Amino acid sequence: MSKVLTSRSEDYSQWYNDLVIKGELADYSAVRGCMVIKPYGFALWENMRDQLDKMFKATGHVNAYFPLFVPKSLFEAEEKNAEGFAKECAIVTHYRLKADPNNKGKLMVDPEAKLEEELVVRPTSEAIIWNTYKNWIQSYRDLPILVNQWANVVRWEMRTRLFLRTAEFLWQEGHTAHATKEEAIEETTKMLDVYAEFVEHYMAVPVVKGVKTESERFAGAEDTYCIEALMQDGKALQAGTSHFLGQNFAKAFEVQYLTKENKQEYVWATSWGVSTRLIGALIMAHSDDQGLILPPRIAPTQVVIVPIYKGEESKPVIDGKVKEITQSLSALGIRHKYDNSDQVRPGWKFAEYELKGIPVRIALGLRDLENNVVEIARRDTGEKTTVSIDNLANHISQLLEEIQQSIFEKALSFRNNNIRKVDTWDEFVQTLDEKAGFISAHWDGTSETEEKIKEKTKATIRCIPLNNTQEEGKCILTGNPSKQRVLFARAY
RNA sequence: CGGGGCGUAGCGUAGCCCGGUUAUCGCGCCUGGUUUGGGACCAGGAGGUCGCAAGUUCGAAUCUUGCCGCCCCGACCA
Repeated sequence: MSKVLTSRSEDYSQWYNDLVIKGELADYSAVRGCMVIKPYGFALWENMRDQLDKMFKATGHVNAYFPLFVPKSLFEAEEKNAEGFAKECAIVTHYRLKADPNNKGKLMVDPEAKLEEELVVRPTSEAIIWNTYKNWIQSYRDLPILVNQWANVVRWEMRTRLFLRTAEFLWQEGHTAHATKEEAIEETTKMLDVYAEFVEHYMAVPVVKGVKTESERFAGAEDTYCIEALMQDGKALQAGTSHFLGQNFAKAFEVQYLTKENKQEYVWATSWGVSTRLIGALIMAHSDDQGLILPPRIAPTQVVIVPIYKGEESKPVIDGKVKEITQSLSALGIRHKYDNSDQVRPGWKFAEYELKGIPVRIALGLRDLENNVVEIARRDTGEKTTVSIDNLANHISQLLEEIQQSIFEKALSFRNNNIRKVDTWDEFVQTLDEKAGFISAHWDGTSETEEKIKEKTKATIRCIPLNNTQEEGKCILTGNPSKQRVLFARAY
């Protein structure tokens, strides 16, 4: 069988879909906008999830789980949050089906089973969680609360794309409660740093840390911090957000605590999340026309071994040698797979594992064994080398590190080469159309201007980078004075 | 919701304009054999509500009407 991928230059969107489907990460499902995450895709998510979970725990957080359903009255308590999500909510109105008298063998919603109060399927959990925190918090001694949950959420998006925007998606959402504003802000930026560290160090995707403008802010937040990544087609992707929620939810849900001085104060809040969308970022940041390229630190399989048999009698010889190799790989904790399936030939396996993005392939036949060597192929560069079997595991271990670095460096230089400083409107429009990427430009700071730029060019302000250089300039659209450049891009 | 495209075997498709025996081809699948250093070959075989419904007709994958679903582009969004 040949699995031909659409090339990036031919049709970028189709290339992306082909990678997801033919790389067996996910499938379309019978439910509009919802996907099936297949075992290979889920193994990738598990590696990402497990690493993030470790990092959350290392920063003092614990996991909990809250209900999928949010009573409408709770959902609407924080007005801005409710308003922001209202347009994309799935709502449960009934709790029973019955046989349809007019349509044999079919079921209908039982009109007598209408719920007293509708339940919103969570698009995010602030409401149900803050309603709960109300019961957990009385005193400053109860603070901080540092809770994370791994969950699914539903947002009824008009247009969906595999991993990037599905109606149901998996994510984690951290929800913390603090005694002071300073502590909450510190938490917000700390978790942003955790995200940036994870995405860069493990996913090998460089990010820009920044703050969202008012119009791009999370509904109900005082400030939204974000990490923004650049995809190979020059479009930006929001890879994670961390929100400083101020006292908005505490006030909406009447969550107060007693200070040491016996005074009632509202609690300060944060929330932060990353989702399965990260998998989309990973795919679009690194992969090529041959398939996925996965960074070793999160690849489900880091090394695949393909035997080249020559006649029946070669099988036990090669299998025996491979057993030694796999033992030495296991000893170093390297995730590996030996594919000695007789169903397909080596060439087929080579192509298949390239499509799957396995970082390193080892091939060996009798010819190699005579010389005590194997052939090693790197997925990221396609480079093949012949190396000695002695000390192979150590060599592989180093190679995996090198690949991890190399993938990151490549993405980093692509990203850096695609941040362009622009000072005039004409140049801005031209750059967007010809080169895409991030554009660093002056903006007068108003939502009106931001909106006009979006209308005219489809470019949005991705973020105001943290620790941004302050410099005098003129807004590219209005010419009004500006104190700093912000990052624009067309985005997913 | 607007614009475009598509729905025929597990997947990809021909046939449709111009209605006519048994619906085309490739991949995959099953059986047997030969193979294995970049997506093997030979022989035999199985597999179909032609998206759904109604209509026109002696006869519908093909014509008409309605409906449903999916993908892409846009508005919306992590």
